[in-house]
Formats: sequence, C-alpha cells, structure tokens
Amino acid sequence: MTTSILWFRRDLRLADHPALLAARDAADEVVPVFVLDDALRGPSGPNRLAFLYRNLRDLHDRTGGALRVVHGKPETTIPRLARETGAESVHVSGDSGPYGSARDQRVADALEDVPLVATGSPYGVTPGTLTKSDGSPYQVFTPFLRAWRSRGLRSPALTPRRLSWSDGGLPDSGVPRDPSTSARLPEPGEDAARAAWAAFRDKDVSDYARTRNDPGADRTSRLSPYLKYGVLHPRTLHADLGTSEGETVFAQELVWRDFYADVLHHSPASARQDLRPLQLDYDRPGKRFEAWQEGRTGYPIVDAGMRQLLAEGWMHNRVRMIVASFLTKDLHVWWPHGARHFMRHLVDGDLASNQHGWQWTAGTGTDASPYFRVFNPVTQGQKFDPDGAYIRRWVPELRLLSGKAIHEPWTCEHLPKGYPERIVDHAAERQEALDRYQKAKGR
DNA sequence: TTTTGAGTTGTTCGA
DNA sequence: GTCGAACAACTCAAA
Repeated sequence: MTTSILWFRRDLRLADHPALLAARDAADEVVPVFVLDDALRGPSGPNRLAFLYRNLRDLHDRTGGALRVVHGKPETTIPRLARETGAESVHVSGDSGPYGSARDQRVADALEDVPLVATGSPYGVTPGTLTKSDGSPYQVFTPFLRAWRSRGLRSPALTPRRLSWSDGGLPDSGVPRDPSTSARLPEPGEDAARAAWAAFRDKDVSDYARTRNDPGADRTSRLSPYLKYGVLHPRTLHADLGTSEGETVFAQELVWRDFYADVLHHSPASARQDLRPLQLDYDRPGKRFEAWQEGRTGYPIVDAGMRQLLAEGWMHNRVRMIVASFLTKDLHVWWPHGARHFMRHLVDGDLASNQHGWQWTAGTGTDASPYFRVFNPVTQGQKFDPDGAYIRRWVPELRLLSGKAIHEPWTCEHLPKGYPERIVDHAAERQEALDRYQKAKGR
C-alpha cells in the first residue's frame, strides 16, 4: 500500500483540483492535511479565520473524516507527517505569493527525499507564466488580458469518482473553535459555493455589465471569499461562462485577480511598499483615520461602506474604491494603513488583489489611476447609489432623509441625530492632494 | 527603428 | 443641463 499526502492551502475543494488528481495517481491512498500556520493566522483576522475553519469542517466531512488539521510551522509539520504516514510524495497547488513561495522552498528542502509536487495554482493562469514578447512581465492590464485570452482556456480537472482517503493513522484533533466575530459571513463549503455560482450565473450575470456598479442593488457575484480559499477555482467559472456582454465583463473581472497575482509574484515587496514610489507627504493615521475605520466621516457613502465592511467582512467593489480614495486623497494617509484595515476585516482578503487595488487608487501601483483622479464622495454617491438605498441600509441615522439630501446631509437645516459632522471638507482636501502631488513631482 | 494611439473604474471648469 | 478639454506620465503593441 502506497501513500501520498495532499496538503491543502488555498484549494479547499474536491472538484476541479489537479493536485488532488496528481496525489491520487501517485499512490494507493491519499492523506489530506491542512497546516494552521501562525504566520498566516496572525494577519487573517477573525472573519477570514472563521470562514476558513468552517470550510475546513466541510472538507473534513467530504474526505470522510480523513482530513487532519495540524498546528505548527509547515517546514517541520509536513516532514513529520510524511514520516508518520510513510508518504512517498506530498502534493500541493502551487503558491507564488511572497510568503508562500519561500515557505514551499523551505518545506521542499526539509522533506529531503520526499518530493513536494506542485500542480496548478489558485489562478486561471499561474502567476509568472504570461510575459511580453521580450520575456518581461506585464505592467498594464489590457495587454495582459489580451495575452490571457490568446492563451486559451484550460478545461476543468475531472472530479475523481472514487478516491481512497486515509487518515494515515494520525490522531484527529479537529478544527479549532471559530474565533469570535459578529460579522455575517457567507455560507461555507463547496456546495454553498457552487450554489452561489449557479444562482449568479442563472440570474445576475446577464445584467452584470450594468448592475455591478450599483451597491444598492447588491448584484455582484459575492464569490470572492470562495475564490480566496479555492472553494471554487476560477477555471471552473470560466468554463461555465458564455460570450454575452455580462459574462464577458465578469470573466474580465476574474482576470484582474490573475493580473494582480502576477504583479505581486514579480514584485513581492509591493505587498508592503509602493510599487512605484511617489515620495508624497503623508499624514500619520490619527483620529480621522479612526473615524474612517468606524464609518463616522460624515460622508454618507464612505460611512456606509466602512460599516458594511465591519458588519459583513465584505464591501461592494465600487465602494471600496470610494473609501480608498477618501483615505488616501482626502485624509492623505498612506495606502498600507487602509489596506491593513481591509485585510483585518475582509473575508475575501486576497493579498495581491487588496494591496494592488489600493495602490491603483493611491496612484502608486501598476496601471495606476492618474493623481488627479480624486473621487468625489458626493457625486459618486449620486451617480452609483442615486436613490440612496445602499446608504439607508448601512447608515440608519440617515434613513429618513430625502433622495437628494441623503448624499449631503449637511445641507439639511439640522444634521440628523447621531450622524457626525464632516471630518474634512472634500473640495479643500482634493486641492491639498493635488498640491502635495505637485510638490512630490519636483523631487 | 520610430511613431502613434489607446489605456477599468474621475472631476472640474467654462463654453 | 450638456459637452469637450484639461488635468501627466508611461506602457505596450500595432503600424
């Protein structure tokens, strides 16, 4: 009897899983394991951790109770598990992130004679594989998208009909208790993920090109938490998509994930620093930063978004841009402060998408918005939440305001009870942001 | 080799 | 109200 280990990381599913097939083909029985790595648990925050644990319980059930969840450093636990189970190979989905790639190298070294076999990745195209004709990485999305499309779609991996899971004789200490969180998190598990995808595909994707920017309608796919942990693979989604306008736009949104993962793969330091330093003068995060975190800025669309983040561990993408612009351009705070707050709370917090989404807004990233593109929180609200449905949902103090006043409550004779004054004047701070940029340009 | 045009997500101002 | 211009600098691919 031969044994292989399937080490799950960001691929918590059994369907469309190439590394799972590789593990099965390599041995008679497969021992599924997951390592709770403190280096990753620390920055995850309770929302993402709770969602992770719930998905691990689903995976435990799906593997007939064979999944073993172990604590410790991967470079010590994986070799130990390989010894204890007598595994002849360890299989993973590749990880090209700054932490993951270094970790996998350490594990491969520590495993010595037992090969660590990487098959596939959490992305439609493995980061690092699409390059320009001169071999250098793409800096701009649209050429990346063209290259992505011309490469062609890969077919989903078959789901094995029979698979001999084994616990390898290892003790089952179970999945830890969920950390305490009051956020309403999405339903965990592969069935829930596939149901969410089917519902979106059958209904909302047809009108996605139009409705995706309407936070009140709330008709985006909400699949990001499943994609983050690989409960769904983007390849599965691409394979199901047709060529209508909505489907094309949605597919393109999925490619953004691949693009940003590719950028981070080539510039790992950009997770913590400016990809393209601007040398701007920034303000230290203080009281205003706290007001932003808590949704008390006095700008309704900003406060609605920040409160949704705390309540759901998720924020509509249009609003993510608005609140990011507010922090970086109106409060002049360096983007990593905002990105860290997002990563603490987001249930979908993907390092590449989050850090580079922030850098796009801040103007320090690849394909960055020009410095003069400063979002106006009032006009953004009027344009994308015209009847104020989104604001009313998240800022109850403003529920009774008329459609027009809800984006500018300070124009009312009395500010509604409990709602704060504006912490800054947008017009003045916009000018301040432009002035600071002009100053930095001379450096 | 050089040139040219287009490039996720915006705002303001003045005609 | 509507519309075009201006607001940089750089990447990339096609001509």
